[in-house]
Amino acid sequence: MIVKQNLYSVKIATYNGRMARLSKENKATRPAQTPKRRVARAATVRPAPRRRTNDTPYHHGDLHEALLKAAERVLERDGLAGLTLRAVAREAGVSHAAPTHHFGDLTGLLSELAAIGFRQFGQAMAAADASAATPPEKGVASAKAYVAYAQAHPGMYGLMFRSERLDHARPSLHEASEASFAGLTRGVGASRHEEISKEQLTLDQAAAIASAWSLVHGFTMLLLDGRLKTILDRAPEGTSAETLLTAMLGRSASKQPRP
Amino acid sequence: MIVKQNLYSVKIATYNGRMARLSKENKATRPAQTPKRRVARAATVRPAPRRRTNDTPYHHGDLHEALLKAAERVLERDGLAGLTLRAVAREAGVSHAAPTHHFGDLTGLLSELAAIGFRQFGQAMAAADASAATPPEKGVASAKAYVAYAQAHPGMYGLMFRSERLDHARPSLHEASEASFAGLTRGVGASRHEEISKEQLTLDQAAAIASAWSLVHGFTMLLLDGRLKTILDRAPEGTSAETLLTAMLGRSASKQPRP
DNA sequence: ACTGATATCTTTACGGTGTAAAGATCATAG
DNA sequence: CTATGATCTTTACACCGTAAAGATATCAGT
Repeated sequence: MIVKQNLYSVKIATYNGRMARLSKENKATRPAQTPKRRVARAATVRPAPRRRTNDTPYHHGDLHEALLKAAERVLERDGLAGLTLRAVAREAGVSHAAPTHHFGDLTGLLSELAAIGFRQFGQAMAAADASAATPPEKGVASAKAYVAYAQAHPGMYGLMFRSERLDHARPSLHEASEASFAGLTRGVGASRHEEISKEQLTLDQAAAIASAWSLVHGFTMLLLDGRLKTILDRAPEGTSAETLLTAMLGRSASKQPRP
Repeated sequence: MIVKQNLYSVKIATYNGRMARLSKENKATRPAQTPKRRVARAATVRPAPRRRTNDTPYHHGDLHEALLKAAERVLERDGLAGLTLRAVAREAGVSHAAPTHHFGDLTGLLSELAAIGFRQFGQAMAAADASAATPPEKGVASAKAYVAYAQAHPGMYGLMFRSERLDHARPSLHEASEASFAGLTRGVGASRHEEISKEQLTLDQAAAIASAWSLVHGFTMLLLDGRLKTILDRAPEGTSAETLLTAMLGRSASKQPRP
């Protein structure tokens, strides 16, 4: 932390003109420029301002995408608490206000990043579903993939389900989140050996879906928060989170639809 | 928000000396004083500095407790995002650095407040448990009390289970949290018609406890985040969160211990 | 009863954050 | 070749947590 602050101080100290960033990456894409402003078109070097002619619009070349990638790196490196607008801008090598023009505010950036997470998340669960043969196996595999994704990407999972600064009304986030939810619904329907309508649910179907989601989501949250240690410590020797989850799923599996 | 900023500006503007706070409460406990510093023991008014002789120590009279009460008000009024050290200090009518001497830092204050929440939470569940007759009814009542507490105190529940700035190693928080967990364990044991040891759990017992906790915790989180609306909207007409929860509990209830 | 020590609270200061507003730069349309 | 608008930077402000120093009140020891 102190190192970080010192680094930042150095950056500030050497940041008199412009283009004196510290980020080792993302610098080759923009040429160095003289600090002087109003020399107009004099004989300054001006090294070929990257004419791309196509699909990479203006100054930076898709800063929108670069910011999202930077945000993902920051999230994995520094966690949810370190995921700030200014940190992302630093990581991308632009001024701290640049993200504003692409995402509006912090909520915008976080929501777009969470949408990416939901897409990854949905794909992981779909892959697990496809890799299993029978419906009950598919359900167990999907549930394990759910927890595995959260364990592999705790920062992203926290952003998706813990952050209070998401705007679920944003189309991209809403769509991605609904898609992963639809996968869950489909899995529950398959394990019940019935088709589940998109518009109407019976109470028992709704309860089955909500139970599956609540169980796996609650388990994941408690696990990531370290709150299951109390249980794991008292379980038989060598009980891991996965064996516990397997036992839990065994208890609640093979629920048939009720009349 | 603008109103709040204006209020704060006004406070700063009129805050030349001291004791010119805006908080309408918590002022009568401390007498007004002249801004002058070094007049020593002159003939200033000095209105009876509240000699209590007992159990209310120094200047303020248990500022520790007053800060916790202020924090609870702020949390209920402004939510988790508004629960800052400085906001709590303002609410209590003291300088922004005063809480430091009682709680160390923000984590300390939040952890102590969360401990209070866990005690309330545990009491609510214990009361529900006591109000029901048979073991399965006790389990359902406890689960409903769990969700009801979270709905009645969403800010506190978020602090307890969502905040990343809690120190669960703090004795008061650890103890309160463990106590509410013990209540859960006891309820699960009762509904299984067996005694659950404090030190050792079978895998099936661990799975039963983890399932119950995960189910109700996941349901609560999804409900508070508004994510269950997708399900409730497609459920039969008039399905509320409580009816959905009841249906869920009916599906997973009456689990007997397995060999 | 005085005086020093100590706990309590306030002031001041600093670096961090999000965000608004204005200035500078650049690609493109006309 | 200029005007326009998009993109990015600079500057500014309010707020945050926290550290450090100053002021004040209580208490202990003589």
